[in-house]
Amino acid sequence: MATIVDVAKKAGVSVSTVSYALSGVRHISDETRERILHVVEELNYHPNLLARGLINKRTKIIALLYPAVASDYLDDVQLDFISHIAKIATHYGYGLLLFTSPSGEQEIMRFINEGLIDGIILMEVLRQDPRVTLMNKLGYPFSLIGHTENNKGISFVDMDFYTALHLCVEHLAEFKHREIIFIHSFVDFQHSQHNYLIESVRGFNDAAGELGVMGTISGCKPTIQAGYEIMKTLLETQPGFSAVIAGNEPIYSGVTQALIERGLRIPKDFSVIGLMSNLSAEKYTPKVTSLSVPSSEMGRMGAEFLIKKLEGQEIEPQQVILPPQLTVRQSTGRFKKRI
Amino acid sequence: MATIVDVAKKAGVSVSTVSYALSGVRHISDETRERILHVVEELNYHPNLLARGLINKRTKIIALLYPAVASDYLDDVQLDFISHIAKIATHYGYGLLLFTSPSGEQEIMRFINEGLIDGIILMEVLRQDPRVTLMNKLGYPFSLIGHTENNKGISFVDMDFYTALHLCVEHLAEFKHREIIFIHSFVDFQHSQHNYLIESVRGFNDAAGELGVMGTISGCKPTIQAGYEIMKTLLETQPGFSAVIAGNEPIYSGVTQALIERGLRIPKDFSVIGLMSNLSAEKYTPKVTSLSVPSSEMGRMGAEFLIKKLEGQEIEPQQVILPPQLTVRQSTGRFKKRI
DNA sequence: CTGAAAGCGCTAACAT
DNA sequence: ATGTTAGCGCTTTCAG
Repeated sequence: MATIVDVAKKAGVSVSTVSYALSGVRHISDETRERILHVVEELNYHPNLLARGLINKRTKIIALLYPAVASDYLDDVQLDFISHIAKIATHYGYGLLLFTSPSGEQEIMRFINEGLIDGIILMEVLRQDPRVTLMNKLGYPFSLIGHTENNKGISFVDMDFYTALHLCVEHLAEFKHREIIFIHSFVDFQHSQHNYLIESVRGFNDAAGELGVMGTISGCKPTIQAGYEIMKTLLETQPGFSAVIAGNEPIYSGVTQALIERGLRIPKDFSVIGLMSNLSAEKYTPKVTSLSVPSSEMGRMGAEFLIKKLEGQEIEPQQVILPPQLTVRQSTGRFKKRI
Repeated sequence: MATIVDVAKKAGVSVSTVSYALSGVRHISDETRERILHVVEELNYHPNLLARGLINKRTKIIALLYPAVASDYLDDVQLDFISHIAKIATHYGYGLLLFTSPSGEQEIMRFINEGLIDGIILMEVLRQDPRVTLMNKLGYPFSLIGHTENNKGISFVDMDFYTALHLCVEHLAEFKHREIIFIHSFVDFQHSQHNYLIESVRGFNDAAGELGVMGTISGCKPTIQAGYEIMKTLLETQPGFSAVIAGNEPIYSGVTQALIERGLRIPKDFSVIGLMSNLSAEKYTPKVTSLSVPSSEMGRMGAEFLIKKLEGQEIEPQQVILPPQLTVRQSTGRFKKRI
C-alpha cells in the first residue's frame, strides 16, 4: 500500500507537493504535476481515507439506519429504499454503511462520535422520535425517509399517506363497496407512533365517513400467515364486507389465500387493494391494484438531501411529501353481494 | 466530540492510561479505571475510529460488492443475501459498506488502497473472475458467495446448482412430464461465465439425459415481461412440453401469466418449478414448488467466513457447497396432455 | 512555484 | 501502576 511519502520520494518532490498536485488547491507546474501523476499511476496510489478523514472530519460515508423489523426480513418496499439509496450514494462518491437499528439514542451517539460517518439517513421515523431530537440538538447532518410531528429545519421525503388511503377508499366506493376493511401491518396500533400509520388510518376513516362507507380497521403482523389468519377470521365474523386494503405484500398474499380457500374470486367476488411496490403488484395474477410508495423517488431524495447538505449545496432544509399514486390493475372490481 | 485528551485531563491521568483502561491491554488499578470509565460516560466519549484505524490498519468495516443487475433492481434472493450479511456484520460489530459494482479491478484496487475496508464479500462470481485473481495476488481478505473454477485457498459458500437442477428434473419426471423447458435468467448463455448458470445447465441436461426426458434450455432477461413473452412464444412453437423450470421470480410470474392467458391451469395442465426464495414461493397462489437458494445460510456464512478470517480465527479456507432443497408445494402435478 | 513541519486522535513502545 | 512520546498518512499552515 503505497503512501504519499513513497510517491514524493519516487517523484523527487516533497509530500506537500504531491498533496497539492492531487488536490489542485495550489498551483503546481505542469511538468512536476505530470511526473507526480505518473508515479501515482505507477504505484497505484490512493490517498488513505482514514488519514484524510482525521484531518477534514469528512469521510464520504453516510449511514442508513434501517429498521430491525419484527418479522426478521425486510419487505419489498424497504428493500427498494435501500437499494436506491445505495445507488445514489455510490453515484455521488459516497459509501453507504448499513445498520440494522434497534439503535436508540445511545447507538446514534456512538456512530456520531466515532467520527466515521458524515451523516445519517433514518427510516421508520416516529412522530416524536428521540433520535431525531438528538441529532437536531447536536446539529448532526441527517435526512429522513418519513417525517415527525415537528419538522422545522429537517430535510425529509415522505408520501402523503392520508391521501393515499383516501384514494383507496374512493376507488372502492366508486365500485359500490359499502363495507371495507383496512388491514395494516401493526399489531399494536394504539401504541404505534409511526406517522404513516396514523396518517393512513386518518385518511381511511375520513374517506369512509365522507363517502358513507363502513370502514373497519384491523392489523396484524406483516406475514403471510398472519394475513391469512386475520382474513379468515374476518370472513367469518364480518359477513358484510366486500373489499380489503392490505397493508403490505405478505398480508396481501395471506388475504388472497384466505379468499381462495373460501372459494371467493378476485375481483369478481371480492376486491383487494395492496400497499406494495409496483413491481410486486405486477407479479400476482390477477395483477394487484396497488397503492405504491414511490420508493425509488424517496430513496433517491432521501440520499440526495443528505448529500447536498453535506456538500454545503443546500442550506434550506428540503421537505417533500410525494403524492400517492393508485394504480388500478385487476384485483378490484364492482361490488357483488357475497352469497 | 470529546477526545481521549479530554478524558485524560478530566480524570487526571495520562492519555495512555485512558487507552489502556479501555482496551484492557495493561492492568490499571480498579480505582483509576473506575474514575476513567466514569468520565468516559460523562463526556460520552467514543474512540475515533479513523485515528484508531490509522494505527491498527483495521477498521471493522467490510464491503459487499453486489451486482449492478441488468434490470435495475435486485431480486428477492440477492436482497436476501444482503440483508442477512448486514445482520451478521452488525452482530459481530462490523459495519457493512454497500457498493453497486460495475467494479472492475480498478475499483477494487481503490477500495483496498484507501485503507477503509478490512475485507470484501463478492457476489455474482464468475468462473474466471479477475477480481478474485487480483485479491488473491494481493493477499487481501475476502470471501465469496459463489465460487470460481480454481478455489485454492479461497473461502466461499455456494449452493450445488448441478444437483439443484437435477432434482427439479427428477421431480418433474416422476410426475411423468416428458418435455421440460428450463428458462434461465440470462439472455446470452453462451458468453456467461457465471458458475451457477453453467452448473445449472449441466445438471439439467444430465438429468434429462439420464431420465429420458426431452430438455430444452432457454433464457431471457429477469423480468416479468420477458418471462411472459418467452413463455408465450414457447407455447406456440413447442406444443409438446408440459413443465417449466423458471430461473427466478419475475420469470416465474411472467410464465404463469402466459399460461393463464392461454387458459392453462397450474398445476392441472402445466407444472412450473420456480427458482426463488421460500418466502416468495409462499406468496403465490398456488404456492410455488420451489428450488430455493438457502440465502440466509449463504449470507451468514459468507459474512462469517470473512470475519473469522479477519479475526484470525480461521487460517484454513472455509469452503461450503450447500445441498439444494426442493420444496414441493402446489405448482407441480402429474402430467396431463395439452389439448 | 516548492519544502518543512505541525497536528488530526489514537495506540504502543519506551520510559519511570 | 502510570506517564511520555513517536508515529500511523495525510492536509495545511508557515517559510522560503
